[in-house]
Amino acid sequence: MPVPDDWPSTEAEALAEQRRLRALVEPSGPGLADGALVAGVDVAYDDDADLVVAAAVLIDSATREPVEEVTAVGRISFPYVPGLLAFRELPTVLDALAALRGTPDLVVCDGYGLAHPRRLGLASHLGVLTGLRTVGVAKTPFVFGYEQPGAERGAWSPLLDTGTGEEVGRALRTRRGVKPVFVSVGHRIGLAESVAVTLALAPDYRLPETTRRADSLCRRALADALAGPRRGDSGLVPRV
DNA sequence: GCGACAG
DNA sequence: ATCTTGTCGC
Repeated sequence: MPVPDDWPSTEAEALAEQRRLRALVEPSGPGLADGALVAGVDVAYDDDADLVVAAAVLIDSATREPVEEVTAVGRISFPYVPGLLAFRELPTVLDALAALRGTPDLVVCDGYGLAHPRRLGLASHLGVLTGLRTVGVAKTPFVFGYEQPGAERGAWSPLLDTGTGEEVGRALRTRRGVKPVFVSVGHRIGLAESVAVTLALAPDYRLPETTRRADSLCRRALADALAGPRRGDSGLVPRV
């Protein structure tokens, strides 16, 4: 599946697109209902092969067991520029989500939502494009500041825009004594609800089960794609 | 002007 | 993101 033909190809176009979409983010909404299906999405790259592989994993929020797993392969359509990650990752992520038979009640992204220099990280961006509810769970604080949260699981502290003092997300401890994760609102969900969801999806590991599953899946799929057409493989169905 | 900088 | 050995701990 190709990249949308109106997809920004320059930084100036990308910045203009962020300006346009940021006004459409809805930063509030309820948490997870019983038996809700939560999707995890993640991406793996190989710049040399010009390959990007996205994975979408649908998980039952009650059992935390996957009910569906799909992947999508694409070409790299945008360079990595901090603050413009969505333009690099989302085209293939959208393909993966489209391949899902089920519809997620929430999508957990590997990165930020409102915790973004222009308040439109990839989680919020994905939410506005699809209308799906989204949250962002990142592994590093990006450009924001925070105080160390308490050591116990569930402890959190505000993630702050050091310029404005605004709380753009939360540093959340999902495991006792382990580095916190950084949660922010994506679309159509509140911050407290985003934190509760993240905690519920990460009972045993630092990262939510959704991102753990999506991460391992897209890595495997990328390795398969690279091993892909083997020597002697014409790519055609062999005739007798 | 020079770094830092989600993945 | 990705490149990478061994090591400490449950």
